[in-house]
Amino acid sequence: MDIFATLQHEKERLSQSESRIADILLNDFEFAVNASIIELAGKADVSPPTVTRFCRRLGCDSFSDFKVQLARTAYVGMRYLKPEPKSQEPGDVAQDIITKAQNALFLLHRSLDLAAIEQAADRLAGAEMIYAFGSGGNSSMIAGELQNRLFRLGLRITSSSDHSMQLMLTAAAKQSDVIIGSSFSGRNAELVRAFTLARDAKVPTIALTQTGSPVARAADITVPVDLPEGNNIYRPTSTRIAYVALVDIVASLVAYRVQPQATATLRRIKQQLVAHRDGDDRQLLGD
Amino acid sequence: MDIFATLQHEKERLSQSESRIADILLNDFEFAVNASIIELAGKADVSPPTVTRFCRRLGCDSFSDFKVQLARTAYVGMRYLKPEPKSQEPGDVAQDIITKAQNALFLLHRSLDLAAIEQAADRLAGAEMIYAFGSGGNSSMIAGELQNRLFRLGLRITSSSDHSMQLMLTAAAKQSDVIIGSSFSGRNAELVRAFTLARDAKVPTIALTQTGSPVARAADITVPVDLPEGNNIYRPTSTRIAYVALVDIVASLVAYRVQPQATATLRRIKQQLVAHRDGDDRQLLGD
DNA sequence: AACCTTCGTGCAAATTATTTTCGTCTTGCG
DNA sequence: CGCAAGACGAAAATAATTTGCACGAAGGTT
Repeated sequence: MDIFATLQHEKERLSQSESRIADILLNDFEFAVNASIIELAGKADVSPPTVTRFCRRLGCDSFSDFKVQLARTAYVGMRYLKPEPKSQEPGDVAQDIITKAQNALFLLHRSLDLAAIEQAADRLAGAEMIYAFGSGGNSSMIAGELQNRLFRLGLRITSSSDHSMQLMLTAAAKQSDVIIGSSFSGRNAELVRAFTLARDAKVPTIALTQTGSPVARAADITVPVDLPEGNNIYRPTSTRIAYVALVDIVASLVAYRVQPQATATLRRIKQQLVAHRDGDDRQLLGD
Repeated sequence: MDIFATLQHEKERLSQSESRIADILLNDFEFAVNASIIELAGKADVSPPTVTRFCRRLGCDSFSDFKVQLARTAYVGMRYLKPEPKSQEPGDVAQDIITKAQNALFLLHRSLDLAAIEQAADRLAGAEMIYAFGSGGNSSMIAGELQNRLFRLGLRITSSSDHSMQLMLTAAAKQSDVIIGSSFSGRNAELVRAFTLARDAKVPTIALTQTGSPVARAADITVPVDLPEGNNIYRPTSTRIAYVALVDIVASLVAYRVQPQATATLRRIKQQLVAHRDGDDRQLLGD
């Protein structure tokens, strides 16, 4: 639990003096993170003990613990509390996107359902064949990424972003297979249809999607991704970044489960690449 | 300049006692960031004054300034300096991947060539047709993402991960078109060939790749991405995350350049989606 | 209305942390 | 061998932080 989340949470219950301290944190973070308790107390027009009590209320052991927590979350957690930097300058745009992306990762990490991820990894590692579904640009990229990560581990996998194909593939799937589908909105009706069909046929399904959404309800295992969306329509959603990271996490866990097989497969892929390129074997597994 | 960079830089010049302090920072960061000067001194088996001197040497004003700097850079900058966190537990794997991803973003941001990005955005915004090339799984995903982002802005774009197609598309491209190619390693010989062909035909080219690589040399504009790679072969590269973010940045800048057109296109796409789904218009532009 | 109780607050003392000063010890060099 | 430079810690000095306590205001109770 980070400090700004706690602050948001406690905001109403703060006393007058404490609110003044909170204001300084929010408005002049740079000052707050560098100030001593005396300076901070002075600026907020309260006594040092009040600052200490404020820190305790926010769940910190002491003022210095508080400062550490503050400095630590600030880099990632801060800018959600501030309004958009409105500029269209490349530097600002870049900073905005990077920050949003880091934030998305931060929030993903915080809300990760590890148990569900483990279950999903178990299923994937044990599947005889995997079908990765996703549509609409974003999720189709994720389906492709699943394939891109998992075939390297020696697993059998195909991906599809084509609704009709998804239905046909589902109809052809066996109970020893797994279908994994991604939907950012959770409202991809065709994916729901495929999952429902799979359920009838007892083919296990995994969804990467929003909690409580139709897609989540239709799947056997849901790995939830619940992130707030930005509202600048020109700025592509940073949720994609979180999904990519989630795919990495799932793929890594699957890798550990199929380790010997994976090592061999990766070695063959690497040899193939090195032979094919210029022999520099520091290069990545796949360009 | 963050504190770990300074530490790397000064490492040789540190005295014995100071190295012991540095070791603690690197190995038991959690301890270091929470400890008082006395505790830290005790653990390093040195006296508190030595710790103070150590902090000063690293460019901090005082011990507490040092702690803030530490906490602040740590969240993102830390783990590249340490060997892999050994565990295969889901929690550790997740944390490792998230941290690496955030790190990749951090490093990307730090090394961004804004001038090159602007040039690239200008070219893309002015192109009559865009060809996005990339192969090998990772870069093909990026090429797909470029298409996914840019078509929404009303631009004409196609992507290809097929080397033969890339050559044919290049041969068919006009001088008013733009070819944009991604290569993580910079050693994709076929992409170099396509770029060379494009140069002969005076079709402008943009590369997202490593500085100084063959691909970079073959392109008119290079948007450099120079990131260290992790070495755990089971863990997919976080560089992908950085590339996705870079695509976002480029796409956002392009969006501002074609704004009226983009707004109209986005509105049409959104209408299409809302009509097609369940009418919840909070949903994303594309699932 | 008088009286509690609770809570927020600051003051001052106590505690704790940090920095400075100063002297010793080591090491490298002429 | 002697000297200078630097590293280091002990102890003193200083600064920061926390604790204990008392006061006063707000709100509730008799």
